Amino acid sequence: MNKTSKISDAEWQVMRILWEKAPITSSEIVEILRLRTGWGPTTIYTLINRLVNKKAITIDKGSSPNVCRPLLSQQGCRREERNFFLKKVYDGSLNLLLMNILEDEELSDVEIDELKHILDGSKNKER
Amino acid sequence: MNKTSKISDAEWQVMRILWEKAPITSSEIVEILRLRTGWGPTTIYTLINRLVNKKAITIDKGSSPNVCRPLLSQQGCRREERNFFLKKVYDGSLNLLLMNILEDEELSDVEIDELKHILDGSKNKER
DNA sequence: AAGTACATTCTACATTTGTAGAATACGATT
DNA sequence: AATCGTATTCTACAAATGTAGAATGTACTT
Repeated sequence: MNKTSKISDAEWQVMRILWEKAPITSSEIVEILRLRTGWGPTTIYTLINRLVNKKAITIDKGSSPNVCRPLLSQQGCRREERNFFLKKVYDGSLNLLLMNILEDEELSDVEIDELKHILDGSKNKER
Repeated sequence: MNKTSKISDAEWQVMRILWEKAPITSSEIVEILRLRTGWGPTTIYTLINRLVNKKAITIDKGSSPNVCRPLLSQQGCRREERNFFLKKVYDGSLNLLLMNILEDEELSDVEIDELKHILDGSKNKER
């Protein structure tokens, strides 16, 4: 019954900081997000708490500025979110997504080559 | 002040049908989604109405099974959603997204070549 | 005209989300 | 111990979302 409750958009902001800087104190998170988004401190504490409830992070209470760290991996959350998005918007078609990006964004040849290079890097990875 | 209100996940299901089959009657939408998702008819009508309020679709009242059609393009909505997702989850980095997909999914060489081919198709499109 | 079945709207309600004020707790300072 | 500023929790609240029952409208069939 592990109904992995979804991480909301605002909560993602918190997670991103956690993944980048954990272990990090709540107050530091508050400070970073305050600057980055303009949210009030309590707003940010609320988000932090909700993430604790969702079991996405833990807080070591004990030392005063509490220390937080993620319980869910960025990799995993990204994957989850990506698959959800891909299914919802592109019916799961990666090809379609890519075509669409190419149509909409003006990628330079250099950028396109970068992408191709990334693709090359992953051929024949398995036996 | 055009605060383009976001299309919710459930509403996307409706939009998808609209984009694929418009003009289409509400009852047909109801029927398709009822089968596809198991939602009750009123649930689906609610979604349809919310989309009308969001100015995402219109309904020609007049004929009894009303006829609906989208007001927003699939292309545009996809773009919006994609950019939002990309920013939120990948800090806007397409390269990172692609690398991540390759790490997580086991794409066959054929699939990878397809992607490369899509990329090739879009080089030198502009002068 | 009445009946019946389908179509549509209204109303409702629990959750989740964004947002934050009020209250309290903790630690350093007088 | 009293004080003050920082840290944290509690409480709150409106809007959005998922979900649908009740009520009403419409059109075809007796």
